[in-house]
Amino acid sequence: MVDRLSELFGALADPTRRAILARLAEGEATVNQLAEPFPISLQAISKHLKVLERAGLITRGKEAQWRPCRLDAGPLREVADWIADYQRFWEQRYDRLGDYLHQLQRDETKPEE
Amino acid sequence: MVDRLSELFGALADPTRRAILARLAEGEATVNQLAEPFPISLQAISKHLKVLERAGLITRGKEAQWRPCRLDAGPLREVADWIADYQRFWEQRYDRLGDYLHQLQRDETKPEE
DNA sequence: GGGTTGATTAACCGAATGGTTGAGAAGGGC
DNA sequence: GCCCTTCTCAACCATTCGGTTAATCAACCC
Repeated sequence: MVDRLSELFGALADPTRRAILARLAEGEATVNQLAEPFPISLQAISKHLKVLERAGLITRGKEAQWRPCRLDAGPLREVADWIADYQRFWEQRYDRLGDYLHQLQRDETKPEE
Repeated sequence: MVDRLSELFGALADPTRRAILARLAEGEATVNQLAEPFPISLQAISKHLKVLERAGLITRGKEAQWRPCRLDAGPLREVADWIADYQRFWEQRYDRLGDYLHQLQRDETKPEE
């Protein structure tokens, strides 16, 4: 996993990590809070967080013995940019792209896994 | 890699595979044509193609002894949908989303790795 | 049929992944 | 100081991944 985009796609290629991002979209959370919904060990979550951190998708603070995580969606823009190059291949008319995304935006769906 | 989205992200998490998609965005190609730019064996390319096919990102035909590959960007829409849920986190104003993507569209950049 | 070209399959290899358990660091609360 | 909580680090394990080489299949050409 040498390049930026591969690191990003790789970080997103795991349902647990995407679920963590979805949780963080609702606000900051500690490692224990993030781990709570999952049937795996805290240490495994810790590893997932390290992957997300390396990809720049989260940032971690330090508050007493807690390590609060925050979502950083910035890098997702790089992914969106890459995908945008292919939109004309799934949209019948190139200029319908805007409409499509405007509609998505109107739906105002909350991020979730 | 059990779920659809993980399969898609996983397929995209490799520079060789993304380069193959970029090449196919220019039109159909045989396995040998796809393999030509890369310093790796034909068999390795064959494996990458199988991954892309399982993810539904390419389809393969059969013409005499050639196995022409075609891009199928459809599944990328699922990825775009997932990402769209996070756009408000990197866009200052939610309703600027359309503008941003309209601009991308105006740039009309060709897909490339 | 025999040879060549295009592509896949199979077996193998080293490194990375996703998980585990166990130990330990760091920071309150008392 | 002592204990408890939170979290990370280290070692290990099984599986997957990305690559290799060798063998094989399938279709064409002569």
